[in-house]
Amino acid sequence: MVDYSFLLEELKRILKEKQLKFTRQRELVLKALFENEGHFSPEELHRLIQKKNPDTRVGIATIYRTLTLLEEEGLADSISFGKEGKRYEIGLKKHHDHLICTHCGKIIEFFDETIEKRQEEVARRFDFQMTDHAMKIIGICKECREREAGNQTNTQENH
Amino acid sequence: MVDYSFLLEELKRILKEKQLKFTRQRELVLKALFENEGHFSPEELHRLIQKKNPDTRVGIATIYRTLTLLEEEGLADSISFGKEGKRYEIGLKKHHDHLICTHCGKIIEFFDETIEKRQEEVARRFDFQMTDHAMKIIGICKECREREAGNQTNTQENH
DNA sequence: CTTGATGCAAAATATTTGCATGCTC
DNA sequence: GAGCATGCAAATATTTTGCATCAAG
Repeated sequence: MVDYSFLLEELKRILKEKQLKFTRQRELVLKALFENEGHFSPEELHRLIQKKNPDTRVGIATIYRTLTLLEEEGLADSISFGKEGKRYEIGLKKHHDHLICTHCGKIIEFFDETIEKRQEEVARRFDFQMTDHAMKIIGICKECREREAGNQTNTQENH
Repeated sequence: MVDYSFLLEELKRILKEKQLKFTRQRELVLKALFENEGHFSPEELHRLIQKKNPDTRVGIATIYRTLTLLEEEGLADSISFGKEGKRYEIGLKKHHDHLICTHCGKIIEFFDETIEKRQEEVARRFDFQMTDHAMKIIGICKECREREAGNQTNTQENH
């Protein structure tokens, strides 16, 4: 796992390179993504940051602007699923894909070498210059299946 | 490729099963998805349908409601990418994944047996009951790279 | 006829933008 | 000090909902 000081230096380097400014707000967004395990909506991140830093004013617009910036620079990644809008996580983690449970919303991360290799091959097959890729497996996690088997009533849904 | 009459029968069967009604609007949305190759936003589908059927009034709300229904029943699939919201295509096609060009927005479909197999394995590994899965390869297509190599000026973007 | 479906407009959300002011550099 | 970044509020964009009315079964 990448450590925070490295991420922070990366951010500073990128900002300098693009002649942008290093601000407390940009740092706070990066830190929030780093410190909180999970995948957050802009709203949720906003709340997290406000709660942890009642001293600093941070507008929701800045959250959006910063997340866009971080994603462009690879310091944040986003996924979206179903009704949910985009959710962000810290970038520069080892690449991985996601299992998403439709019952409890849990997101599990995984990595599979074979899939990675085949993706590169597919891109080559279409003469496509791959810059990124993402895979989602949608379904029902172990815990939800067990819980729902417990409740005799058939709460199974079909989507 | 599945033919339209089959899809229509499927829709009727599903509606009957759920005691819902077969309406002209629902048929029009299914037909629009079937007849138009591509991946459309609700707005775009609305426009397509209105243009082709000036006689029938179709509200945007019905488009949303119908797309949600069709997706739940597997008669439509959706993908989303970047700023774009959800885009829909007809369902019940042979399963496939997508290559998405960030320069021209083109979406290429592909299928890779090895990837499919590995996905099942990953789900098994996590004791996860997979109901669906999706893969996106993001990048720059051949045509865009060629076109942009032609324009001497470096129009390459980095996101 | 009964009940679900629709269009419309209003409401709820989500996201972006303009602008005066504040902070980095 | 110059210029980008920010907060705020207004503007957009997107999606959902309430309700009177319509139409399928």
